[in-house]
Amino acid sequence: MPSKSTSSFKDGRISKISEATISRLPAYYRALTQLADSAQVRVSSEELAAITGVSSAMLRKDLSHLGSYGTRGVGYEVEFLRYQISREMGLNHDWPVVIVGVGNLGRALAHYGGFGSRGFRVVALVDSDQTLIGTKVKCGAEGKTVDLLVHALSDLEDVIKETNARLGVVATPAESAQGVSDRLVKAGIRSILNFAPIHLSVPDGVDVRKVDLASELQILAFHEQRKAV
Amino acid sequence: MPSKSTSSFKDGRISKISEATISRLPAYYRALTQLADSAQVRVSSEELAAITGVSSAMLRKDLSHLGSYGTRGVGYEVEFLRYQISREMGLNHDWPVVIVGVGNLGRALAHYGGFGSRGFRVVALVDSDQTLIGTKVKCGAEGKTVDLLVHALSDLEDVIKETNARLGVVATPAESAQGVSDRLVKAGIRSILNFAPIHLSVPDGVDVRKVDLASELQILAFHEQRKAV
DNA sequence: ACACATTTGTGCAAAAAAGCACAAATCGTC
DNA sequence: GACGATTTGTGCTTTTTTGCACAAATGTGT
Ligand SMILES: NC(=O)c1ccc[n+]([C@@H]2O[C@H](COP(=O)([O-])OP(=O)(O)OC[C@H]3O[C@@H](n4cnc5c(N)ncnc54)[C@H](O)[C@@H]3O)[C@@H](O)[C@H]2O)c1
Ligand SMILES: NC(=O)c1ccc[n+]([C@@H]2O[C@H](COP(=O)([O-])OP(=O)(O)OC[C@H]3O[C@@H](n4cnc5c(N)ncnc54)[C@H](O)[C@@H]3O)[C@@H](O)[C@H]2O)c1
Repeated sequence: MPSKSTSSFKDGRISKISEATISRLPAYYRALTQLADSAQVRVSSEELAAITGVSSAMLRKDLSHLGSYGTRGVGYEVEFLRYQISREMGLNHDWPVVIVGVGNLGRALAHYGGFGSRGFRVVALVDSDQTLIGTKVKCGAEGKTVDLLVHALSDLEDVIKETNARLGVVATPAESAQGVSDRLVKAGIRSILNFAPIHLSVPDGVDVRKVDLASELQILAFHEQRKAV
Repeated sequence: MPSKSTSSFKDGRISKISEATISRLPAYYRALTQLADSAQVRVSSEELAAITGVSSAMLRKDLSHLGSYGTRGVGYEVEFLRYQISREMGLNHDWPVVIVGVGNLGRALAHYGGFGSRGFRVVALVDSDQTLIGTKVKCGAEGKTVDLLVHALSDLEDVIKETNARLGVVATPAESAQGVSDRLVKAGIRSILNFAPIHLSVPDGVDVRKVDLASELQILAFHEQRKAV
């Protein structure tokens, strides 16, 4: 689990935005992007809530934590609100991402074109498999593909330094994940997205978010089983 | 968001297991499997909590909702507790899964070998792409691979009926996701894992869990930005 | 200028989740 | 069989999150 957003800062300030709110901001951002693409200028909390699947009251409270960006009796300016969220979340500049483990999943992530438009750029691929190292992998979807060289695990620290990667993705088997994580942290990475089905131990100040697909299916199975009764 | 586990049943019973607890059970289950593999017989709440990254108090409270399966002064029997969790979650029998959208992600999921050992079996692949329909895709990892035919989207309902699929995975582009979801529901699927970055509207009684990789990265970016200050 | 329809922002209440602390139960030892 | 060392299970407290309801602010029409 990532560190609380309410942790204190060096200067003593306390973030007022709750973790629950932060986890919903990306959905609002995406919905606003979609509305902007369809040239809609204004949106009400009711409409935006419906698109994102939350209650309008929760949406308004979430947004109120960023500031008072709406107009009573009118709603929110799509572009303006979108900009405010992107600024708050740090999406107005691209985050360089390093992917460790270029197997089924790592490759799918690399190929995926949706990251570029959401503030991320895959800048490096690393694997330990000799047959993969040195090969090129297409990154990004149609239009803006870039061929990236797969680097050796032993070059991890150098690659991170050279590319200035800030976010690390762990897509190795579970056995290797903790070791990879340790090296990412040592190399200065403080934000890790982990796909391996294992809990990563990291020092304070490092955030780990886990994506566990088997768990998600198991949770669904739990509910499904109950329905059958 | 999935339906509350505290929803009432037909017979009036109320599930006492909270959603937060349910979301952690898969991690406990996996850790116990790991311990069982290494032939460990007993485990304390402290140890199991450390492996899964939660507090021991929370672990004990979570487990207490399933029943009183530990022994004071001793701990928990690994195999016994593992069995109890698997039974509670419905993992003692395989759940048939249909994957709709056999692109980057759908294929990675199909290839993945870890599902079989966790109570799931991919029984059908569906796509709308004419060049994919009819081709075969290897499912599962070394040892137990099965070639699955990619079926046409128009056969979705038939395929679900024939394979008795209970869980549906949506791995299509966002534009198609709601339509696919509607058809899955109409075909009787009541548990959906959605990878498309969009909120799916489903009728009551249908659970959707969303895996949104871009959102996860954005949440990490939010925290990363704060650290930089 | 004023009444009226909207829609935001927020104080307060309720519910859910997490954390604390310790009594109760068990084991090994003397 | 009593005693001390453990470790579970749980009542209680605190924190977090969600939900409700409405005053405050804005635009519109007359
Ligand atoms: N593919 C899926 O659908 C899926 C689903 C759920 C979970 N996962 C998890 O995601 C992870 C990756 O899955 P996958 O299917 O891509 O596996 P994979 O076996 O296809 O790929 C793993 C890659 O990691 C590389 N690797 C191994 N050790 C390494 C190390 N120490 N450093 C760098 N690279 C290393 C391997 O060479 C391989 O290329 C696994 O932990 C898996 O459990 C995958
Ligand atoms: N690949 C990733 O790493 C990644 C990351 C984040 C999110 N996603 C999301 O996951 C989804 C799938 O991603 P992908 O990379 O596999 O995309 P993809 O384009 O590689 O694959 C999508 C597949 O869905 C099929 N499809 C399209 N419409 C369909 C329909 N109506 N019915 C059945 N099949 C249909 C296409 O033919 C294609 O094979 C997308 O929504 C994407 O945004 C993917």
